[in-house]
This record gives sequence, structure tokens and C-alpha cells, in this order.
Amino acid sequence: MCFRTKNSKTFNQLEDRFKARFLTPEWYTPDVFNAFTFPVTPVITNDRNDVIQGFSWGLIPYWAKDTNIRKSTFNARLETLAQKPSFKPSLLKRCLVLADGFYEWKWLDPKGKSKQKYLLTLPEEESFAFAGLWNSWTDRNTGEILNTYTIITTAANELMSEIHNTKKRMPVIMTPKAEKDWLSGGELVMQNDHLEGVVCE
DNA sequence: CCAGACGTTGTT
DNA sequence: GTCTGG
DNA sequence: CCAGACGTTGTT
DNA sequence: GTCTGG
Repeated sequence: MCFRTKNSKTFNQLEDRFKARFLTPEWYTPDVFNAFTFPVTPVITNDRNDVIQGFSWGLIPYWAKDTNIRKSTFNARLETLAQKPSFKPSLLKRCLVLADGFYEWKWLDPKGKSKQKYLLTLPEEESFAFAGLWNSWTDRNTGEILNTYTIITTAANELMSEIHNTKKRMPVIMTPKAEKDWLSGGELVMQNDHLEGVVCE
């Protein structure tokens, strides 16, 4: 599903758009992030919404004994969030995952032998936020603290059903008003209707 | 009741 | 820590 | 939660 | 039908 995101904005552009500051901007450079490498990417959390922090993709619940669970917590299904032991402790630990694009692969045949890569963006590659949840995990051996997040997914809309045609899922996209509501503990309002899909090379 | 899971959907 | 499959 | 048990205690 | 072991 949503395993690869794109951040093309500079840290100054992110600060202006999201009305928040990097404490230390040097860790961030615009890039494409692959979930399977657990990249540190820019997020804004509910408890410090004036700051852009670097959290690692792949949520680890605080109770985990090790980090193995991460490989399956890149995404969290919106429909079942409240029932899952891994996400329940994070229901009010909300975050914005800052981005301006993500990638999906359309299967061109029933077996997926041939695939077409698509980049999904808003018009003009405007910045947006994925709806996310976060948690802090302490390594019992080293005492190291790891801040991690997951991206919430929902049923694919019409466009995404065409592109992500095997799983019919898509990440929850938010624009400014919904971002505030989400961070402050309110309802999740998604703005998934303005996405555009562009075929990649 | 307890042991074992706890999660989602690709290998770009 | 809490849920669930057996 | 469900499958499987669900009972007692000699010898002539 | 209800209890209980797994």
C-alpha cells in the first residue's frame, strides 16, 4: 500500500506551509522515503504542534519487547484502529506526516508480472499531510528512545481503485482545517478527492 | 485460562 | 499492556 | 471462543 | 444445556 512517500519541499517551505519550526533542520533533506528502511521523516505531533520533528516510519507500541513489529505497522486501517492492541495506545497520539506525494503500482495483468508506477499528488504538488499516529518506545537494553509513526489508510476512492487495483486502499490525506481537528483530538476528516495520478517513467 | 499475538499488503 | 485463538 | 466433556472408583 | 481445557 502506501509504502513510499515523496517530500520535495525544502525545510523553509515546510515551515511556512505548516506554521511550525524545525528545531534542528540539518537532518532533513527533500527525498523519496521507502517505508522498509524505517526512514526518519518530518511530522508534527499533537503534543508539540509548533514543531516539526523527525520520527521514524513504522510504529512500535510502547509495550513491544523488540522492534520486529515495525515491518507491519507502516499503515493502520482506519476501520479497525480502535480494536488493535498495537494502535490503541496511540489513538490520541496523533500526528501529521508531511509530504507532497506518494507512489502506487498498478497491476497491468492478473499476476502483477507487469506493473505501472504512479505518483499521486495534489494539484501543483501542493504540500499535504497524511493522518498518522505515533508512539515512543524505549529499548529495554540500551535505554534508547525511538519515536515512530504509522500512516492511516482507508478504502480507495474512484481514482485510487483504478491505480491501486489489487488492494483498493489509500492513505488518508488532509488539508489545513482537517489537520488541526485531527491533532486536537477531533474527528478525522479526509480530503482524498483532489488527488491526481501521474504515470512515472 | 493461558500462550502467543499484537499488522499490513510490497520487494521500486 | 491487552486481546484472542485454541 | 469453541470443541468436547458431561462419571465413578470393585472383583464373583 | 452448561462447564472447562486448551
